[in-house]
Amino acid sequence: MGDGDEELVRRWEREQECLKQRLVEEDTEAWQKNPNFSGLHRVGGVDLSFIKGDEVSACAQLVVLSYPDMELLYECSEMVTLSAPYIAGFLAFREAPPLLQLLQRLEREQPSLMPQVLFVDGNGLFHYREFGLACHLGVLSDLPCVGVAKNLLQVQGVAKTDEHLSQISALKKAGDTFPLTAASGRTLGQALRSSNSSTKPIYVSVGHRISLDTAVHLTHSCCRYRVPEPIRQADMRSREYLRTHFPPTSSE
DNA sequence: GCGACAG
DNA sequence: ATCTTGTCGC
Repeated sequence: MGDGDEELVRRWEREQECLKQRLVEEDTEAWQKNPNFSGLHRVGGVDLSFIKGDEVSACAQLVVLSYPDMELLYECSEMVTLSAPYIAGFLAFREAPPLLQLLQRLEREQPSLMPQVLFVDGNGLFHYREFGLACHLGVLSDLPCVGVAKNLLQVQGVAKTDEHLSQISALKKAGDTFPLTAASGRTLGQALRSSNSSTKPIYVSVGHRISLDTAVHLTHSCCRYRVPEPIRQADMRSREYLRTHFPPTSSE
């Protein structure tokens, strides 16, 4: 981040504070309260992939999978030009606009395939100001959203301490969790061992219109591998798109 | 100078 | 995010 962005950051902080008023941190859907999520048929995933030396071009991806079978129902890849830089804590201002575009396009062209919940690559409530990308996207789309981060964000007193490492060691099987507790005492998310074959947990937090407990159990039920299938598919397909449409060149 | 820094 | 292939193991 260069300097002279302090003005921008202050504006973005105000925007997060404003959008946060509309955040819903509880279950709002009937399927969320049912035993095995009966009534849930479509889960979505979004992601962006980049070309090595290019800061502004990206492939935005939306996939919709069937639940619980995780079969592909819809997919859309689109090249986009990002208008904001990446600044830690403000990922949404860079990535949310193109992802919202994809959702609007789906709503226009295939409304019956709109996902009932969206998995987002990044944090939700587990964030500097408790309003990460998954919350931002959730509020603006009004879709239930779950935030899933692959790396621990060290904020609000949560850190990679010896205690944290020992908690990770204590995750013995898929589905095991431990809470991510802020210095304030509030639980901002859960570390989840998502598969038996991976020791490294993923970090789940509330995005919008879903409780943390529901978010964690749903995430677990969507994991064939470490990363929940909707995000994994979005990631793989957006990279595949770049490979075929923008093959690496020797120059540059 | 060193470590952090979602993606 | 991206830079990067093969390799060891189940």
